[in-house]
Amino acid sequence: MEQYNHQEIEVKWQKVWDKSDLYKAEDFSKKPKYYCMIEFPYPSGDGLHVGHCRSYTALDILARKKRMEGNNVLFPIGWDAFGLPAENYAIKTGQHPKVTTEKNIATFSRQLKSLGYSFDWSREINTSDPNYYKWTQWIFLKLFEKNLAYKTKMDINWCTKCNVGLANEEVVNNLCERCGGEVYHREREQWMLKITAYADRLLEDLDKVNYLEKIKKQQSDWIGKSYGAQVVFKVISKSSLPKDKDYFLPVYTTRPDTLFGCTYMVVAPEHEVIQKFADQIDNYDEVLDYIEQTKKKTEMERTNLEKTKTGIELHGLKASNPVTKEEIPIFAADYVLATYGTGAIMAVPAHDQRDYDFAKKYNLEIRPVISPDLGSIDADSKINKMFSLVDEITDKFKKEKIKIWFIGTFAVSAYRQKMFAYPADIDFGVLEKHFPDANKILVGLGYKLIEEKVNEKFKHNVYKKGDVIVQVGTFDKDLGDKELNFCGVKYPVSDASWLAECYKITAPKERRKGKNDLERAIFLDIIAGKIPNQAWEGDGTLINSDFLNGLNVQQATDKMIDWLEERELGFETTNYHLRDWVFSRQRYWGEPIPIIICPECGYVPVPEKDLPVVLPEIKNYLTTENGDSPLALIEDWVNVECPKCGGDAKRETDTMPNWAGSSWYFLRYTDPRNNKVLADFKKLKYWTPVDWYNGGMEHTTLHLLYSRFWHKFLFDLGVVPTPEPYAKRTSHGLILGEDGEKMSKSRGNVVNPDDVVGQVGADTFRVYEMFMGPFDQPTPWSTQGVTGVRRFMEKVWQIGNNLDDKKRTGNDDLVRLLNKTIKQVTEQIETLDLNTCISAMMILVNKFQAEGCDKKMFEDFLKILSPFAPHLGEELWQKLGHKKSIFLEKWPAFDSKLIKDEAIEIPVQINGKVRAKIFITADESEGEIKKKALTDENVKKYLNGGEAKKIIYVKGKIINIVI
RNA sequence: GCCGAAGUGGUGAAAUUGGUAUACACGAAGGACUUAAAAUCCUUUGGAGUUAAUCCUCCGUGCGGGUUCGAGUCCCGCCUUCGGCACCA
Repeated sequence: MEQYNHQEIEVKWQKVWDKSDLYKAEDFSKKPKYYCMIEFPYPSGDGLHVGHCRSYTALDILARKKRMEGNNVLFPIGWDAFGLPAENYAIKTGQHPKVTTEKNIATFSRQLKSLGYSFDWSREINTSDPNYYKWTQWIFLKLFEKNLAYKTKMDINWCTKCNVGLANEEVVNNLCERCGGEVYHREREQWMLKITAYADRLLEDLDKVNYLEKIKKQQSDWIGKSYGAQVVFKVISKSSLPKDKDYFLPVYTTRPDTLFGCTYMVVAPEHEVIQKFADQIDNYDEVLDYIEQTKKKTEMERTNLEKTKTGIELHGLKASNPVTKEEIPIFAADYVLATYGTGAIMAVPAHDQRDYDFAKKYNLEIRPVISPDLGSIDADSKINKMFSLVDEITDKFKKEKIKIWFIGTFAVSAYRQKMFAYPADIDFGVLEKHFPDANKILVGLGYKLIEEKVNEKFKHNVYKKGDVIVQVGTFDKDLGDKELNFCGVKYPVSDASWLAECYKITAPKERRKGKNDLERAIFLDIIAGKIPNQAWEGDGTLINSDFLNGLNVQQATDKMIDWLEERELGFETTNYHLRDWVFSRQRYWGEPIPIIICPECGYVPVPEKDLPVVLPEIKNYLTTENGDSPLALIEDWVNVECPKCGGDAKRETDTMPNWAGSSWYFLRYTDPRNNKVLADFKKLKYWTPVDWYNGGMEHTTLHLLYSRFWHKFLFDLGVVPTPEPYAKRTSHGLILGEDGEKMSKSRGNVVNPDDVVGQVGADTFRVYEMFMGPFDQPTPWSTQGVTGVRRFMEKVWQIGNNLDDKKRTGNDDLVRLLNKTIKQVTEQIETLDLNTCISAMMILVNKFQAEGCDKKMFEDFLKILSPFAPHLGEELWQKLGHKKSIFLEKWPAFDSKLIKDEAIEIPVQINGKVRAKIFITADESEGEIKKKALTDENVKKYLNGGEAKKIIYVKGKIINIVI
């Protein structure tokens, strides 16, 4: 018996494929085009990661299937070759990043080829190749030309020891990861790209693409569009400025309706107002101290909702609330970020939790201006349930002629919700009208106004001894077993516990935890006339707000904006969470930014004919003392003539971030060797958009957004034919180590693809990675799991080598199963449900093994298996006597007539529990089937002579008898 | 903290999207083959109870509630884990 020698087979076919044109994409072919793409790898020194293979294998399967289905497939590969690790390695060892990168690419290429991926290697690209980054630089110049690239001061993490800007990732506990030096925030001139100019289109065009819903959600959350208003507050200082020099502090707010509740202002510590009024601020030194402290905090620390807020009042400065004309204090506090909105906020502590926390701490006025509507809590189905419970109790005690009183503010609110608004127009007449049955009146406990009104209107009918009082939704647990003091009379509280248990409102423990309970509690606080111990951020009716009183939030917002616009004190606007893209790096290993800085002409673009600006060779990779990129030290490179005036000028020494090259690489694949344009328009028109793009979930915000931005920009220039780069985007889950943790060298749980390929072969490795779990979920590696797949491969090998045509003929069940399997695999490759595809094929192979299998059937099976296990497929195909590659075969069709089983077994449930099973055929009517179910022996047993109340039949699935 | 996703046997997981929970695979136990081992093949394998029985009963998809004839799937609340958070890629 011939052994399955994976090594021999795999090397053999890899050589054949390498020499063939099997996987070459053909420009302008008449076949339908299909462009599928994986995220090109960063060629790190660690070599290929098993996680890369998850994505590559899945799309390789797709690409192979699409080819067999008659498509002209483009499945390209390239290298995202610029990056920090290569540079850090160079700093450590002196090895040029170019050298290490080349070495790494060689390793990656060998590894990828050893896995049998059907990439079109003739289109290989490399972002660090001058012929490639020439076009990255060209795109930057176009952005500059269209005023979408600008230089400005930006806050960065600064390592005091290496004199270098750091990524957040490189900062560990405020220390530099590399040298342990102290890190603080400092400002530096940086090139920026105005991605915010495209925010709306990036958001709206999500409707045009087929991304996973969660990916769309992440994109739109990241863009974070909000609607609100900009409002200006006049700053008042001790020595008032001359009238025409008044300083107005603009704020952005999503809640202009709450302006009457604004009792102070907060500016970010970085805000210009502090410098501007330095001599007017009495405690300026303390303020400076505070600013120093914030420089050590990360943004996440600053905005953490759970942490105590810090801040400092700017003594000597006040602001004027534009509607109340009150003078309110101004604070500097780090929970306000300079980068969001205008870097200053109007604080409304009653209706914003952060403002509320801050106001509590600094003892500032909390002025409620919104009275919560019951609307915000009425949506809850629990309330309806409560109504019916109230009815139930009423009925129960009515029979016993006991009076029952429902009390509690929540009871009132729940009943009142559809009747009238609170608090101005409580009208117990309405109550009486709606509930003529006086013993069912709900009484608000703890709210004086209600108590008084009740006393007045119902004094003829207060509680008497023996009445039952049900406390509905109390938030005071203690009431449960105490006497109730109501209107000066003490009453026993009974039978409250079980209802209260379901509907009690507990005092909020923490904000955001148990939102519904919290909303009720706040609501109750407010109607109880107390200042709530939380901010109310929901809807409601305006109070304490002059001309807005009585309006709802939306009406008040509109009216306030009109009011502000009339007086030129503000205007309606939108704001984005998205910020402009910091595009500068003071590093060596990146694309030089093609700008010349001329003392006369300013920033002058390098003329297009001089592109690319080639990254010069250097020996020292460290930044300069003042933090410039090491390029600044190459004098004969830096010093140039100004292209505009011919005078002495210097090159920009900043380089581009790694994101630059990866923002447009999919375009270059269509025309990788073009020297005239980044890609020929006709080729782009033929190939783009990318039909299917798969990559890691970790790239679904930044990389995806950046490349969509560049693509839209290029579309506006007329360089690309489509507004969106990727028609479809999916993401794969992380492969974790065998211990369930993320793979890392330090944990020692890294699995090297080379080892696996050596031991069990590329085909087993590929199939295992697809079999291990759902494609989009993280899954731990399992060496034992690999064994099972290897056994499957060997089974296929044995069957393929021992086909006996005479042994079996026309087994209908097996033919049906084969057809079913073909259908499932055909459909599920398209949805990347590859784990279940494989299990379906395993079931088929198990049947083949048990019942034998003829050549025709096996060949069909081999065709659907071969995208998963290409080497094995090709080898067995050849052994069956075929001369041409299996990948030139047509994808097998399935016969839909052969999918359906002749007799179906369906379960019979009684009250939702499976009690019997009956066989039905497709042409039986519902009546016949029901009859069949009712006459089943087991069913009869359960019916016990009784009648079925209801019979539910779901066609071809289940029958449920209710008795 | 904010945004996103997930939680099912001893393990990786499946469940036609509201219709037989645990397919497929691993592991484990027992058996066959073998001088023996490996490999391979066969049987059993969620838990508890019960039985002459492989009959039968109950429980069971992170936790607590709800909707429904019927919930792993839908709704409300909670807990835990993972991904992203702008200079890692």
